[in-house]
Amino acid sequence: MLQKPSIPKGTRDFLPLEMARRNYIFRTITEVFSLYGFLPMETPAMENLSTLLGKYGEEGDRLIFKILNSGDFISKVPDDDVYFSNSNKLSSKICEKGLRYDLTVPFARFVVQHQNEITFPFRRYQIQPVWRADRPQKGRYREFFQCDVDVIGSDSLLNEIELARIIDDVFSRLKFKAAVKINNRKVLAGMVEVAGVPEKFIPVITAIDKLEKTDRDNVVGELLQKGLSEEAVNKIMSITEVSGDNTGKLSALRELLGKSETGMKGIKELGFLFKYLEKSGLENEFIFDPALARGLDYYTGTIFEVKAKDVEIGSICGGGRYDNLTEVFGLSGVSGVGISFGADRIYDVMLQLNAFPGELLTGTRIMFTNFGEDEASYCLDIVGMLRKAGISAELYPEAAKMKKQMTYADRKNISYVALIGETELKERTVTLKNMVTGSQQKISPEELAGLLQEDTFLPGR
RNA sequence: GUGGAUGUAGCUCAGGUGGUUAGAGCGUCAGAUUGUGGAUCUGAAGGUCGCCGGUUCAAGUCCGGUCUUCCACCCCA
Repeated sequence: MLQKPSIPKGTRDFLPLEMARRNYIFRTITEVFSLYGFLPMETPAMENLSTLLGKYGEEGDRLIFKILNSGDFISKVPDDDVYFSNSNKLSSKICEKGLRYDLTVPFARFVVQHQNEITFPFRRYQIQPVWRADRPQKGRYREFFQCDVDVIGSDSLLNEIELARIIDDVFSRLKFKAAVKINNRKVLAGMVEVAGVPEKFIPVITAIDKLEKTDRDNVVGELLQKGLSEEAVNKIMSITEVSGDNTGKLSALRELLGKSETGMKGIKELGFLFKYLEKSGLENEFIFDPALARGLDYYTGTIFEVKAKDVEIGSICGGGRYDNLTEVFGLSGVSGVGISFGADRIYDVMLQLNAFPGELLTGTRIMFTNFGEDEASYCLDIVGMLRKAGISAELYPEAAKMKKQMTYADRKNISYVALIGETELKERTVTLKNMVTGSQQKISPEELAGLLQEDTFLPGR
């Protein structure tokens, strides 16, 4: 016996019901994106490693799936022990491609490469899978879909407002509550500046980002351990712990960050953003959280993070502004903002909240039973007629027992079954059975299309 | 990448201290009902106990390794 087949860890197969639900999410998100004037685009699953490496921080580089060169790649490796004792050195010699880690960096590459073919400010959306060599956990996969929307080539904060509204629209349509946290990297930069440790930016923000998960003492401990003075730590903690409503927090920070030009700029930006958001009539919570940091290295301004209100699963959407991402690819002075919806986590949330509409999996509207060759050929004509009228119809492919055919229709959640046997064939009629009520009636084939179109009822499960 | 738990039929799980032929519920299939599904009854099929090795007269059970899934850290959608 062969070994049981399997798929790589952290990857998944999707059954028809799951696909129906996933497509519902993609459809909803796409509808909102196009409503805001964004256009679709795609990039390849694999990129050159030179495009990917060094953009996501040290940890990110480790999580990139590398693709082995084809052919006799080993003969090109110098016969030197350093290559065979160090995986990183070896992989640099035998891999030149990798699977994309997110959609933002490939997008930056795309913008630089096609700068003369696109119109700025460029608004695009991109829905594709990404891969991370992470250890799988709940809500954490090695292959998952991101739904990105970005505006590049404009530093107006109106773009941030548009993105915030997109977030609000998407979760309103998907019918569950989200909590959106907003901060600004400039506020964080100002924070380490007034604490006198501007060179410790990355270690400080990764530490305070954990405030939500662990208790305050751990974060303080981590900061001290990273070499900050007690005074600097106190300063940082006082900034992250300002309380009140959004405007209250902002005015408190105006005091605390007064000495930092960058910090004040961040506060000004946030002030503008919240002023507009408050009059936007949003349905979800938008909260200024000075402790929100986000790991990715390339953010420079506003940062967003969205969590589901009633499910523990990590962030379901995130993003921010990046000023220099295209620079490494040779195009400077172009600022962009974007957010990314995590379709797989949104799926998990909706499954837990039972937020999917019931009627998603209704493929076939009517199935014709098969009583034999003559009946089947008559059915096929009617099936063709219905399909022309836009009604999805199928004929059971074998003259199996009634029970078997009915069970099939029942399982597939088909609304109607047409029975055409010897008598119906002779009379040129069809016996139409409603699979929900169980009632049946005899009608002419010509009446069928009209009757099915009129009846909007769909069985739900 | 570090630490911990887990793995028995398609699914959910039983199987004290090793001892003949590994069980249940659900599901599947068949029949009761030769042109009628979702209810009920009857019956059947389905397992190299994750994989490899070791200890033992004897391993689902003990030991080691490996893989999977899950949890924590790290990081993140």
